[in-house]
Amino acid sequence: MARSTSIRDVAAEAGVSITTVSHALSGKGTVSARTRLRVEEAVERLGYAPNPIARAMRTDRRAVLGFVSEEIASTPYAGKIIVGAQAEAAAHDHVLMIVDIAAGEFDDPRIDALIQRQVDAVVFASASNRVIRLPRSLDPARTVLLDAFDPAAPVPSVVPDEQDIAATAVRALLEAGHRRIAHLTVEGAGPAVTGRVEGYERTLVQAGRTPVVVRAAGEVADAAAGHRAATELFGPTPSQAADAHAGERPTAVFAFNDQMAMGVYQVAEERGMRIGRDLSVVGIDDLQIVAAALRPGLTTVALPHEQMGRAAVRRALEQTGALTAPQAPQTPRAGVERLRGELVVRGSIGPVTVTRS
Amino acid sequence: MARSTSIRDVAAEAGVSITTVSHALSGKGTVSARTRLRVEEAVERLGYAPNPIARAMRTDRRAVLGFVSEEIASTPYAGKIIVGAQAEAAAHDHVLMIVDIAAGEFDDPRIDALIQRQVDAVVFASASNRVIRLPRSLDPARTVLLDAFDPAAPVPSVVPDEQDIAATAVRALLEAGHRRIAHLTVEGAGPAVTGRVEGYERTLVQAGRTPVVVRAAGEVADAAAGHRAATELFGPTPSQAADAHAGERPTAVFAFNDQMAMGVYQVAEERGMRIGRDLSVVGIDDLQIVAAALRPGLTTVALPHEQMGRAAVRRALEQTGALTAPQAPQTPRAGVERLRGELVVRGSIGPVTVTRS
DNA sequence: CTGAAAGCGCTTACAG
DNA sequence: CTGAAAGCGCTTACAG
Repeated sequence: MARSTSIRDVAAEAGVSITTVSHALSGKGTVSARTRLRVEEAVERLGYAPNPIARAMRTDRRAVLGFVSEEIASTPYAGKIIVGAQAEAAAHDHVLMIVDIAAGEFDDPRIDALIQRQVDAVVFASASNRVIRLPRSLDPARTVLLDAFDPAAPVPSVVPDEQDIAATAVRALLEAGHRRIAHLTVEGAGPAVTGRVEGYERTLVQAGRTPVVVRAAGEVADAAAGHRAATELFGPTPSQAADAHAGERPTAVFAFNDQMAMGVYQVAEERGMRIGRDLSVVGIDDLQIVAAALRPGLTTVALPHEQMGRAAVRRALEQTGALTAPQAPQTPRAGVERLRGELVVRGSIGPVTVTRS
Repeated sequence: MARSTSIRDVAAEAGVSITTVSHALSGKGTVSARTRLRVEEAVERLGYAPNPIARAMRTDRRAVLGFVSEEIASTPYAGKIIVGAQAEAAAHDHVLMIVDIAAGEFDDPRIDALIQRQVDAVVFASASNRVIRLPRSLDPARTVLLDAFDPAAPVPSVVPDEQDIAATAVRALLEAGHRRIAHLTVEGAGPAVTGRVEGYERTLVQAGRTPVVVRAAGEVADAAAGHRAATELFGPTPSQAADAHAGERPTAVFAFNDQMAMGVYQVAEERGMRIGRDLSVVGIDDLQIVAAALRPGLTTVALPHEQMGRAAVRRALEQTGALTAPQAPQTPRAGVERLRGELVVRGSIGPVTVTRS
């Protein structure tokens, strides 16, 4: 942070002009091997590093990406997304500038402040996969959406492949021998809820089974919602459910996410059903604090948060020209990139034990 | 992000020199009321905003603070800290530049990249309150530690007031009438573990009670640790504990954090103890995903994460001169600022029901 | 292969 | 009160 050496000092030290120093360092002009060596030695001796501000001033490139996150505080995965984004940016000599906005506050003036030539492009990260309208202040050609999609704007999106992720969860249950598999979710028509329901139904139908979807009232997919949905699924009272309907009730539950799965655990406990034995459960998210803490541990599909962060930054870098699009030259710049998840096996899926049907 | 209007355009529009525009806008020089008005009108018409890069170039101030976070991905509270830091920075027209480093990787080259005149000062946030050595690349006069303390460097620290926070938790139990209150924690000599034990012991002794501290093996304070500690506390087997020792066993438990409290819930369930009735529990953190999901909800002491973020940024701004220290002129610049927590009441504390002693 | 010069958009002595 | 000029540290045509 102290005033450091400038290109002028290096030039003097090496006995050349600043133009030559710049050429030698950037590799842009032509410089003789001898000269280049002397410049490099001078740089080394002086511990010189170019001033990014001055460079930005000249080139109009800041090597800074904006990262607008909605409700980062209440999003447990935000950390991983940021780590990924940040690592990918660093790999290309960029840094991230973060602005957190309240849910839905797309007109936050700080977004404008960010845009004000402070950043080369911005990644706009939604708190959960859903359809949004791009904030007015953001230029579609300089923005990528993360965990969000705007059908009305030509802007690239990076989202989880909800259908495939649901299919991965359901397959884990099918492969363990389960045939009666229910899906517990919430109300709402967002891509996450809808995509997972579709992935669940398709996979089950392909396996020749009948889907059973129970939606908890409300759109908040937390433990309480899981508790409500599971209570509805297993019928009015604990004892009745365990006895009368034992032969018909699902032997496995695919929960919308790990938090809802936690609610399923609670209902199971209330009714004396042992998870992994009397009832198998799979979630989505791999939310450590829940999935690893539950007893038995929750088998779940990890969402590719870190990769999502990386992918979004890569798209943003392509927009600024700092990174050229890979392989396919005609990759749709405004397309949707869907990322798959991975099954994390813990102890909540067991073989089918109650088989009376 | 498009090339916007410059001070030159404003000058032309207003019919004055760029010097006058600069003076009118910064309020530094003297400008007649009429001229100022014309400049302001021109600014308005053109939608002009000064280029921060050019300004930084001239003034050597970037209005950017670095935020180095350790393991932000695995720290559930990181989001709130960042929100606070970010909001405070924004209130003073600064933005945050975030770099996430792996646990203990203080020599990460990206820290240097950050320092390289990209930021005016940096907030270094540890993943948990502990004693560290300031990374070599950070200047103590331009750094503030968050959730960390370096006894060897003259650098300001912002940390939770562990003792007071523990006292708040214990008092909630005492006020509900509990007399036999155990503290469940882990091994380790960090400020969090030590401070909470001290706060617990002091408060209990003041109330004329005997402290009982159970330390789970290991230093990781998760649900499994809580399970181990609670198992140890309540004795070898479920039935024995419930029967034989009912009159001596603690009626309440103060857990090191919410995750350990979750382990206590699990043990209680295994032994048929109802939380809030047979056993009262209080945690620390107010980790939503756990505290609100548990049944009954966990009463806990919320750590002032957002305020910690704000306080740290305020100290950093004082270092850069962008903010002058409040009240006391001789506030120790390198002092430790301790922030208190707040009790969040849910349903895990009830009156004492078993009172045989 | 090398270097003098212009210029990015501001701020700040300094002169009028 | 107002403005011409220097300069922050680079990069990039352009000339030699």
